[in-house]
Amino acid sequence: MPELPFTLDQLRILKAIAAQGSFKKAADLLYVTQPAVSLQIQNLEKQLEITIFDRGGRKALLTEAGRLLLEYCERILNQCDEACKAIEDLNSLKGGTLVIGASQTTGTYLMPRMIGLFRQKYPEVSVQLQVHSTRRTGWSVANGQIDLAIIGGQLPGDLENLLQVIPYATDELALVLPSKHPLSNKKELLKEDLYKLNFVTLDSQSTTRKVVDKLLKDSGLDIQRLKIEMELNSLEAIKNAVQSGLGASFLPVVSIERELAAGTIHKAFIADLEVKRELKLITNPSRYTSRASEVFKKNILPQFASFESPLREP
Amino acid sequence: MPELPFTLDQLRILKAIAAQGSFKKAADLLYVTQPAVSLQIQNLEKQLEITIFDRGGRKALLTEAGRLLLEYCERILNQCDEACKAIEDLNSLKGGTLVIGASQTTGTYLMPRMIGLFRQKYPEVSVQLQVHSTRRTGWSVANGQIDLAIIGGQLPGDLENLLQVIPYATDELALVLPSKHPLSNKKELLKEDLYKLNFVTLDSQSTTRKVVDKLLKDSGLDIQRLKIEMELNSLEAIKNAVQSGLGASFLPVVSIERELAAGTIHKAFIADLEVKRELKLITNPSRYTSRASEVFKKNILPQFASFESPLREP
DNA sequence: AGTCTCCATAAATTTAAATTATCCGAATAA
DNA sequence: TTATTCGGATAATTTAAATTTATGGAGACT
Repeated sequence: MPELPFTLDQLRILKAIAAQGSFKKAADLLYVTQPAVSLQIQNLEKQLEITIFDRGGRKALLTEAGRLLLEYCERILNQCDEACKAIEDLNSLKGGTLVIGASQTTGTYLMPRMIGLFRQKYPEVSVQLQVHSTRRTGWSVANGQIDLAIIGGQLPGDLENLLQVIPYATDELALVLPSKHPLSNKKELLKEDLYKLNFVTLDSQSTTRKVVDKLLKDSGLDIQRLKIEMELNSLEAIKNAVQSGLGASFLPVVSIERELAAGTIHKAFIADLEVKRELKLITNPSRYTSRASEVFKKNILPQFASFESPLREP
Repeated sequence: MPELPFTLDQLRILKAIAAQGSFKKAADLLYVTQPAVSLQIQNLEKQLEITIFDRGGRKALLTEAGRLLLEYCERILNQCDEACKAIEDLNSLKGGTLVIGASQTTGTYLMPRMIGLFRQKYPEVSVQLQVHSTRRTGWSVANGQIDLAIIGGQLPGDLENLLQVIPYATDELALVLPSKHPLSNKKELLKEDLYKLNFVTLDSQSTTRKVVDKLLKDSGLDIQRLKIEMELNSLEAIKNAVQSGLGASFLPVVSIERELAAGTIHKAFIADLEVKRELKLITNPSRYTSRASEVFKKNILPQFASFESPLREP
C-alpha cells in the first residue's frame, strides 16, 4: 500500500492559491500565516517532484503540472465536501435507512401507522419493515440486520440476555364472536362459555397462538376441551371466518379496530379473564444505534403505546 | 472556508479496516501500530459525530454511516491515485504539452524534423509549434506562452536581458542561382559579381531579409546598388522563382537542401564573404521549465546543431 | 532611488501523531 | 467451566510535523 504523496490540507492550500493568485491571500483566506502556505506547497512540490507555481512576479501562476494537479484537486475536494454533506444529512435524519422488525400482527396493524408518522416527520429516511417470527426477528436484531423490533412472543433464552428487551405496550387478545352469535348479546361471558364456542385459530406454530394457549391454560382452562373448528395462518382469514359466522377467536384488538367500529364483529368480555400479552421493544445494546433508530424509539413509539385510546391516523 | 473534518490518512485507514475487517490487520497492512489506527478512527468518528465501526465481536463491522463514508472514501482515494499517476506521467514525459516557438525559416525547415524526432522518443507528449516573428516569439517566451524558441534575428533590448539567449547553431544564408545561370559555372564569385545579379528577396519586414542586408552592408557592399527584381513573402515562392531563372537570392541552406541535392538550384561561393547568422535558443529562466522542455533542449536540439553535416531523416 | 508587496528561509514553538506498555472483554479451546 | 488468545481501548512517552515569529531578498509600483 503506497504512501500518499499529499494531504488534503495541501490540496486545500493549492486550490486557495490558484483561486487567489497569491500565497499571501491564500494564507489569509485559510487563517494561517504565509510561511505555512509556502512550506506546504514546497512539501507538495518536493513530494511530487514537480513545480506547481511560478512565483515570478507579484502573482503566483500555475505551471502545466500545477494545472493538471489542480483539476484533480478540485474533484477530490468536491468529493470531500459531498461526503461531509452526506454524513451531516445522516446525522440530521435527512438520509439513511431504518430497518424495523415486527411480528405478523404488529407488522400488519401497528407498524404501518408508526412508519407513516415517522416518514411524515423524516421523509428522507427510508424505512424498511421486516415481518418475521419472533425468533428470527430476534436473531436479526442480534446480528444487526434489524435496527429495532417489536415482538409479542418470548425470545429464546440466549437472545434474551444478549438483547435489550423493553416492555412497550399491552396487546389485548380479545375474544371475538360473529356479531349475530347468540352469546354476543351477553354482557359478560363466563370462562365455561368458551367450551361452547367453535374456534377459528391461528395455526399452532404461530407466536400469537402459543401466547393465547398459554394464557388460557394459566387461567385454569382446559384448552383440550376447546373446540377448534379450523386453523388458519392469516389473521385476515380468521377475521373473515368470524365475520361469516364460522366461529370465535382470540384476536389482537389492534387487528380488529375497523371491524369493531363497523359492528361486523363482536368483542366479548369474559369474567375473571384477561387475555393480554406484553409487546416488547428489542434492540441490540452492543451495536451502533443509528440516529433514525433513536428517534423512532424516543419519539414515535410512545405515541402508540396505548392501544386503548383511539389512534389518530397520521 | 470550512475546515476539513478528516484527513486522507484517516480515509486510508478506514478503507484498510473495511477491507481487512479488523483494526489490527489494517494496522499491519499500513505498517503502523494498532493504537495508531484506533486513535485515528476515533478522531474521525469524533469529528463527524458518527460511529463508523461496530467493534462488537472479532470483526470490525461497518455501520450504516460507515458504509456511506466508505463509498466516498473509495472515490476520493481513487482520485488521489489517478492524480498521482497523471503527475508521474508528466514527469516521465508520458503526457503534457510542449510549446515551441520558431521563426518562419526554422519553423518551416528545421522544427518539423526536430519535433518528429522528439515525438518518436516521447509519443505521449503533444507538441505545439508556433511560428511568429522574432519579436512576438520573444514576448511569448517572456510571458510563458511558449516554453522555448529558436530565433534567427535580434531580440528587442528589454527582452534580451529578461530571457536566456543561447547561441545554438550557425545558419548559412547561401547565395543561390538558377542552375543554368552563367555565373553558376564560376568556382568562386567576387563581391562585385553581386551587382550583376537580379535578386528575388524576402520583403523588407522579414527578419531574414534584415539580417542579410546588414551582413552585406557590413562586408562593404552597397546594398542600394543590388538589383532587386521582386520581393516575395515566402521562401518557397522565392525558391521557385530562382529555379525558374528569375534571379538570385540569399536563402538559408536548411531551406534548400532538397533542391541542392536535386541540382535544380545552384549554391555559389563568394570570395571573402560569408553570410551567416546565429540561430539562438531562447528560454525564460524565471519560469518553470517543464521536463519536456528540458529534454528537448538537452537531447533533441544538439542533434541538429550542425547544418553542414547532412541531417538524417528521423 | 525608495518603498511596498510578496515569497523564501531559519529558528522556535506548538500541535499532532505514532509508539510502547498495559488493560479489558469477548471468542475460542481445553 | 476455566484458561488462553485475539482484538481493541487507554495512558504515558517519544517522535515527528506543522505553524508561528522574525527576518532577508527580489521584483514591482511611485
